[in-house]
Amino acid sequence: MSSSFPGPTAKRATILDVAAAAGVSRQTVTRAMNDMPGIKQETRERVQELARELGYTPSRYAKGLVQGARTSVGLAIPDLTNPYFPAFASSVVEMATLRGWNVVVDDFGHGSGSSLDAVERLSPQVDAVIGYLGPHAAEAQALLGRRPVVVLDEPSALTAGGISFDYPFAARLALERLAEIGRRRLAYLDAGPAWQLSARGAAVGRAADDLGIDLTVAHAEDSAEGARDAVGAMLAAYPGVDGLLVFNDLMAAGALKALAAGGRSVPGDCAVIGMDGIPLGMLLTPELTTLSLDLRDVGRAAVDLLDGLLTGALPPRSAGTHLTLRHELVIRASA
Amino acid sequence: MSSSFPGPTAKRATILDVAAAAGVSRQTVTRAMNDMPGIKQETRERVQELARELGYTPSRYAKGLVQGARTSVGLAIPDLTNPYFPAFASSVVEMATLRGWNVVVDDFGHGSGSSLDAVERLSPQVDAVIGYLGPHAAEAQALLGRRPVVVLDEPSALTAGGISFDYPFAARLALERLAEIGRRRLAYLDAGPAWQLSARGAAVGRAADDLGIDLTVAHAEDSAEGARDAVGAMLAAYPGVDGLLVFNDLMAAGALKALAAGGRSVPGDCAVIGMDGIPLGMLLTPELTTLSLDLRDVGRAAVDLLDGLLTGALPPRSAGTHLTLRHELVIRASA
DNA sequence: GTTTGTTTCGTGAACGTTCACGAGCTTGAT
DNA sequence: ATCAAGCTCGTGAACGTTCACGAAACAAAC
Repeated sequence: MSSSFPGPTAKRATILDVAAAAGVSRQTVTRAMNDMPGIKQETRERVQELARELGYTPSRYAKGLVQGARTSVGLAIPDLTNPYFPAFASSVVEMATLRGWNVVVDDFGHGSGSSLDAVERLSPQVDAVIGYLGPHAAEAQALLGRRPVVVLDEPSALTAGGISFDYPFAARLALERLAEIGRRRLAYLDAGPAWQLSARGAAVGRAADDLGIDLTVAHAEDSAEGARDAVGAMLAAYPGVDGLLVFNDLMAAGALKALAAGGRSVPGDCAVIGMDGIPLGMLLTPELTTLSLDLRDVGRAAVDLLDGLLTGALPPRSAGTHLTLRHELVIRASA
Repeated sequence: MSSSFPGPTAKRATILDVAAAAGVSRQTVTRAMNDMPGIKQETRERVQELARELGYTPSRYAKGLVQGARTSVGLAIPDLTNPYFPAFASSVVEMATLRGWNVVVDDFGHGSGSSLDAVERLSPQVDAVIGYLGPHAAEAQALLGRRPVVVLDEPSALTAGGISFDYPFAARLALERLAEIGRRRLAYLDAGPAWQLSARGAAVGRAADDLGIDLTVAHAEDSAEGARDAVGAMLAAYPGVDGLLVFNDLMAAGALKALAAGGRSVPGDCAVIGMDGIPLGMLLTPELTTLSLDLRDVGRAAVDLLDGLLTGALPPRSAGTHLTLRHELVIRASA
């Protein structure tokens, strides 16, 4: 009944310790522990009991070494604070678990550097990486050598597998909706620095041109607070805005706050459309109209793609290593 | 420049392949790859280049086997959909990374069974577990044998390390606040089935008794939707309620929706206090008053505790294996 | 009582890496 | 020339497990 964790001094019990204690051989212990056939029931139980008593845990390293690698994939996530990413992570974990894979999550949000740092941390322990790597996709692939990488939302990453989103399509969907409900003075709030438009921003700009719509573009830090401040400033500079499209749902939440603070009713004075389709949108006031993505689809797509790359069914740089998903417009109260 | 991922057929390149290609020995390759001293700069570069070309990646299993285990801890999370948990996970990951540990996340939310299943999946690949294991804490510890477990929010789990929260204190804080702003007809919304009060619920009940406050208790499924429906029903059965304390922030968000739908103003007609202190609260309308927990503290506490258990500095079942954290009342608009 | 088959168990080898130690070579000083 | 000291590099051993195979032991059938 004594119980004490094996300190750093006390070496872990090995399979030989158990074998000796039970008066049997290694192989018999292996058979007992892994429920393999060819062993008497009584022996099996005796060995298992003894193993429990000695606190024996098979070394995953030794096991992995001899059995050939269980594939384990790294998941690099920018920011677990934005509900979108945990939802995505959850989906990937689910799909990977179905395949018997093992997922190691690393988020590089809290000031702990860039996506490259995450990949660097992940590198020694995984056979592949899935992640929102942003502009560092190519370097990440270089760092991982021949191990496959699936990059989300970065179509330029040609060396790896990629999943991107049809932003022109999504932008059109949103702008048409705003036009349809009679909005003429539209604005788009992008994430990131003012001197550089995101892929989404560029698509929105082009869609506006195509549709002959006049569009004001503002920039904010990628967070609810950033969006709130930016929209506050925008309302001062461009008071007539009556339709607002926002980079993502979290920022849209911040935008709603700023609009309320500025005395604008939503959607009366200004309609708002977000992007992501996270459950948060339904909790806001008013409920958020958004360009939604089925995250289970995204996770499934990423894992499928990686599977193809890992098994070799999908040669790198071939057609099929890159696929594009489409958003769907979910209309709720805000637009 | 040819690049192709090593299929399942093509065996991985080993250290011997690199050594042969470079015309050196294993050890020299090891020295080159790990930036160890005692090797000529020129050799180092030549070997590294060759390794890159052959797509050589050191086997983490072989490395782990000989170097002794890098500790890796499993994190068992009930539901990544509730923003509280990713935030907690993020905090644990951060603290663990600081120690050079490695974190494997498993969530058992999406119908994939109980916390025990998660522990079972985690068991072969981790040296310890941190998690919200609920009632299965004891079984989990049994399953993990001598490997330490840190259980969150389950004070009865005496076999393992534990972190719990001072609910009597928190309940008092909330009820006093509601009384202070003149609320007399209070209700508490618990999570879980009607026939069983949660630990939080029990503490709230006792605090109400102590303070001589009359309190109605309702039950809902642990989700925003569950809370919305339950509060809707409550408003019909108990229309006079003017102060509401809710199991957690996500459910509080649902409660706000139901109150709005029921034509109640918040906090005018009914004040609301949540519990968790997640950022979501600030995005709601009105902003949510809540019993907040500094998640970085919780993560740090869990990792510290585990560290003590792993190193043996903290004997199991001793004082100090169980510690209690306190909530803080963050007053915003809703109460 | 021999043969045949089945169940139960044990032994050498291998997985891929690092560690401890020692060997060869170069350099510089005596 | 000799020795010592410092680089550079290589070899046997070990890490803990499973796999492939063979050896006992036992039961069943003739």
